Amino acid sequence: MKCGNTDSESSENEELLNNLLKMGVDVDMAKKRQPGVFNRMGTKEQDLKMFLLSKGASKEVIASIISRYPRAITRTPESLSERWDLWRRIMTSDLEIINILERSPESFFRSRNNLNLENNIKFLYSVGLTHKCLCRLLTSAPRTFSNSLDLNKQMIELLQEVCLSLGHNEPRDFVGKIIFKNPFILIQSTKRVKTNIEFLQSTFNLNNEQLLILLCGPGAKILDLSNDYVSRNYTNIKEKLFSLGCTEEEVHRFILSYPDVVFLGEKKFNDKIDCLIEEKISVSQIIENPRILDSSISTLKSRIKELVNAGYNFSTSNITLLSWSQKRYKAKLKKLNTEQNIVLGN
DNA sequence: CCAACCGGGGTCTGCCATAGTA
DNA sequence: TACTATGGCAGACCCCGGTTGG
Repeated sequence: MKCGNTDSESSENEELLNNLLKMGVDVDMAKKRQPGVFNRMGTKEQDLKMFLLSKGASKEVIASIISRYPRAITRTPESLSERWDLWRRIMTSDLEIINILERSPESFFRSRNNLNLENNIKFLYSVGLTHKCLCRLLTSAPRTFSNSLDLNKQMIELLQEVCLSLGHNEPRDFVGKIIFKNPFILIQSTKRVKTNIEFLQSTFNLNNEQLLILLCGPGAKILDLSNDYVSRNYTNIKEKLFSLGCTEEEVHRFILSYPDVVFLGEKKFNDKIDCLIEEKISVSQIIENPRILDSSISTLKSRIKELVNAGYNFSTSNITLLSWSQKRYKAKLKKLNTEQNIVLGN
């Protein structure tokens, strides 16, 4: 026991521990995460439990929430209720909110500043985002709403500046598009987003218009990646393709036609390429049909095997069916097998 | 009918560091 | 000075199908 604890303090703490254990909370985990909560007087675990039960959360979900974000039990019922109502301005049901809390308790409970939350909502509307977009933001990146208003402003301003500096004079449009494409952008640091934009700009020698299209289109998502990860993956892609005889220009064209490739970690990218090359698919076929890299390695492998069995020749036939949807692919495979049987006279 | 083109959907938390505060 | 509020970080794709053009 700590020095200086009075009897009432230690009994209070005892009561808290008992309450939490009764609720099924993983106390060890909780203590490890936020030890300070366990030294406090007047925690409100019962109120929190009643509150969440009234919103339709199960006991298990409540226990899991407290285990992962113990500070939740320091919030007052009034504050919780107010915060909930603000979230309900965006979401249409309590259940949707419960689902978010279950996924990410921290995003709801980390701040008790409801005025800031309200201001965030107003601000996001004021920059031209639609209700549907806010809904998407709260579902996908709930932390956005716990950011300080100032932090959100900084990111929006960055995006607006980028837009204007690229000669597009409708920043509302641009901001709406980029956030809709990438609802996670407001939970990234401006440093990260800025560095990634600069990376795209300097690496691919794009003109303003091309960069704008990339940023609010296929490239929007890669702004979230850590700067290190982007440059490591880019370097790896370049080196791997160089080793297979590609020119820098080809590599650039390839990445721009399929920016998602930057998501692939070094090993995964190399493994995918190797598994295609092993099957006598040429690099040029790969870079001309980048979407085949959408498929997982196991899908690629099983499809290649099935197609070879069906007499499919990759060096003379198209390879895009490697990334077709299951349904379309199966239909195609069935047809190929039937044709082969006819040829073989079966 | 067939495949190319293209966009969309899901998904992103849990931890650490630190300035601020009571 | 213990605790809180907040910022920032690492991490790491795959699949589906509507529309369009031949």
